[in-house]
Amino acid sequence: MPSFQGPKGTRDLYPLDAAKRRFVMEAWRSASIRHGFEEIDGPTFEHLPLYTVKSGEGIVSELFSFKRAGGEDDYALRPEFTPTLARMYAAKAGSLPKPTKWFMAGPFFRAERPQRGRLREFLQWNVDFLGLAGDPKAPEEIERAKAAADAEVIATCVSFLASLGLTPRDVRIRVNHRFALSQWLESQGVAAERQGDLFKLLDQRGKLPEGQFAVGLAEFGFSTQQAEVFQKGVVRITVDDPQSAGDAVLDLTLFAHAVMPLAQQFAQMGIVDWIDFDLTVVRGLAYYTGMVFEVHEASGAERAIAGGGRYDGLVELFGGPGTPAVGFGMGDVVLALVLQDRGLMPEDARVVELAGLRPDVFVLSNGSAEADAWVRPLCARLRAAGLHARHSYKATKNIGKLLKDGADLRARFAVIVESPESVTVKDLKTGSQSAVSLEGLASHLRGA
RNA sequence: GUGGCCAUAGCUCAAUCGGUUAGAGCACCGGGUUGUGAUCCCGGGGGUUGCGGGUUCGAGUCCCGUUGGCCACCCCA
Repeated sequence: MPSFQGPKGTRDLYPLDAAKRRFVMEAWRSASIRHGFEEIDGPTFEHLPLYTVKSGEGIVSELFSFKRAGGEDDYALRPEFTPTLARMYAAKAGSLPKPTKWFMAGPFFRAERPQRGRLREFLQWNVDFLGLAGDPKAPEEIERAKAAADAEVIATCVSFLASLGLTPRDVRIRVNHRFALSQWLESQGVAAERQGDLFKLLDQRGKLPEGQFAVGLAEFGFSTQQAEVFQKGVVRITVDDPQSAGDAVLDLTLFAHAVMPLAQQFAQMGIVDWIDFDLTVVRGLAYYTGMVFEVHEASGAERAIAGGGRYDGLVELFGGPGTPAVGFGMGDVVLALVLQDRGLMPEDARVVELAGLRPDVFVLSNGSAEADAWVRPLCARLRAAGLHARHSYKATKNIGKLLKDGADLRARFAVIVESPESVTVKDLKTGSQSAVSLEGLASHLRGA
């Protein structure tokens, strides 16, 4: 046992782990890029006040914060990206296009007690859509543009999930709308100042003991039957017929009308199969101003895979111009649990391939002294020609063992050196082999 | 921050009621069967039983602390 253990809640990534991380990062990147988002990044630590501005002093206990030895300034490792994003956007807002579509993926740090699906250092993918297309003025146009941006962001998320082989049967996008919910609650007699407490209650659904949820709702004037509708959560909204939304005991028509632009956008993007409208998704953050959503494993077994929503006031909070914005973050920890559970995390051999780690050629000697001396120079030549060439570091002259080494590395070809003039190329997939001249070796390996 | 369970080789595990030198498989390294990919045979390196204290003639085993892991609560940006 080593004398040192890694810090709590961190992970050591050995080659296959690193390959898997790369696989996830690449899937995040390519989904973002094909949806037209541009990659950015910021510092992994910021001035501490950047985080307390948005979340209050209470956040500090959840952060890794520090002062430089002898220094005065407080810093904190980034626990999320949104403040950095808002800061970066605010700094150049005047020269940025409308809309600005940015994404990033990188490490984040939170000083929380680790548990299932949560570590102290993790990767997070952030996708944000700032500003609106077409500089709309009329309220209906603004709403439509917001709904379009909301749907575009969610569609990017769906596109990623699908690219890994997940389906609407595996994961659900639970969508709600803070503003529409507020309006509707008001119509049900829940005054605005009481809604914060109700949101908290809705958020706790599922964690509360049997019956407690209904008891809590009763305090807001909802009947037992109505509580059952909340318990189920999901609201069906048919695009052509808003009146269809709701239930005999809970008239959600007003809510459905408010959410209709979103539902239409989801239909246009072809992602309705993934979406559930869910009254109980409120998200803890006070700064969400419109659509909010979470991605969950379909049975609800794990904590949220991703979460986000619209935060139209945030850029302004960080000193920029008032800018409508919508975005989400997705961590790698819960995602990995879900992928593993569904058998969708690539096998070791496959991840080596997906991460682009397969050697083109594995060079070995037939055992003669002359051939032994040529293995390394030949590798050097092949590498100079741009090929991924490897050789064994073992002392054995057993060709069978050496070939197994090459096969274990998933090399495409083995080259058996007989002499400086003569080599045999073996295709490790088909098993066929042939003599190839030294001059043509590199192009043979590249082309074949 | 609170609580429960756990910690033996790189991995999976074993070691009677507290009793002698802590074992096995796999993996890794080497040798052989004298040139072809999950063969077979032989050999090897690896451990202060997470760490620190205590009880005892004697501790992997019991007690306390500590670090880390898992799980739940709090929180979840």
